[in-house]
Amino acid sequence: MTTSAAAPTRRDQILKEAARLFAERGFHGVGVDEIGAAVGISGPGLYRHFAGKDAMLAELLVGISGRLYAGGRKHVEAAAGDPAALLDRLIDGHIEFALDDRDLIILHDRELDRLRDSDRKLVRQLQRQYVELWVDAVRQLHPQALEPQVRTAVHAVFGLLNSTPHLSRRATLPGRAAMAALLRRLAHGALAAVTPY
Amino acid sequence: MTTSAAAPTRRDQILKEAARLFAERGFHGVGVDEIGAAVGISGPGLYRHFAGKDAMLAELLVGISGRLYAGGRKHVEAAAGDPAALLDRLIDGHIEFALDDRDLIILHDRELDRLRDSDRKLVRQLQRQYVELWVDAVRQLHPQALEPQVRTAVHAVFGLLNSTPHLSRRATLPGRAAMAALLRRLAHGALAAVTPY
DNA sequence: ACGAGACGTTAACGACCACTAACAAAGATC
DNA sequence: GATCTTTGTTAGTGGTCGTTAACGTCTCGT
Repeated sequence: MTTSAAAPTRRDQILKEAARLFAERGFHGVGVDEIGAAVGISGPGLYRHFAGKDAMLAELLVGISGRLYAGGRKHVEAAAGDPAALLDRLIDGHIEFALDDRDLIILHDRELDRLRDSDRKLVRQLQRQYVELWVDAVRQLHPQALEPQVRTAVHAVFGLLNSTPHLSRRATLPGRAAMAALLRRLAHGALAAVTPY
Repeated sequence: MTTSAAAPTRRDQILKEAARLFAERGFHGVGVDEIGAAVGISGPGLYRHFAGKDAMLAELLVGISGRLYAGGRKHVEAAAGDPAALLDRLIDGHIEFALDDRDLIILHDRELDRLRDSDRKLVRQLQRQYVELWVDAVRQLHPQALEPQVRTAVHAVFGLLNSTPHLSRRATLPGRAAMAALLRRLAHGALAAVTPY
């Protein structure tokens, strides 16, 4: 056994399966009995671990938003004022998330409105702060670009990087390394075009 | 029974409002009573115009997929063998769809799995054919690029162009013309980077 | 040993919801 | 002017689903 994350606790199992099912069939399209069956217990047994179905979704979305933002802040520190290096790191970090946590990437922008007001506000705030990290980095590299355009471009690049879940599983896809390299090139190519020339 | 074209018929009203509501709160998150109320009639009154809730979603998704593919084919003819011109047209056409039919763009990749098998197969086929138009165009411009990479890149550009629905409505956004111009630049920038150099 | 708490189970309740039944009014058709 | 079609209404039905209640069992700490 290596570092952290000893045995996956039952809570973690539930969260993982819930994420998969929510991403597959939508929050309203999945019943608690299904989630329970996916971890080998029966529907109401879930309530020993979560206050309700909403609580599972909330924990998933707050979790992914928080980790994304935390990762972004780490990159800001590590890049230490070099905007080009910072952008490289942000892109690579986001690609890692997109390739590793496909289910959460889907839920992240699809089921946000199913949250209680307070949770939704928190997730939105984390998202906004994460976007702000990107916008600042891009604006340093493109000082003459207008702020609304930069913001739009950043959202567009998120759409680009988050596109991997939409790929059909049957098709022959590039391997993980090739996929990461391709997405990196595409993202850089797109962002290089925020300013007309 | 023929095609209806002139004045917005009640069917069209229903489809438009259903699209808006489905995009806002998800297929399972909207009740038939809500859809009815949005067009001024009450829930069960909808069944004079559609066989059921599923039928509305099916018609929306088949419709958008068909129009996208038909538009793509039109561009192939109009470009007449010039791959650069073809790609320009495909990008511009897709941007028009993304800006005009935000709701349908959302539904298009979000609620596909709620369809009956036969409808889902049809939509998937139309989507696949549309993608193929793009892949062919890009491969002509980048003959040395591997096919899986091109396919992935095309999907990624779709994600980029379809990102406009995710923009918060409160923020100051570029106007429609500026938005279209920006998306066009970003898409071209990304696709120019499918080949390493 | 022996409670105590953690972790499950099945049964039932209450709300919601897509859909159907039965009925009514306005216009077109003959 | 009688009737059929179109388009709507309200009331009800069957099923699904999230959640709670009541009840077992297994594992420990003391």
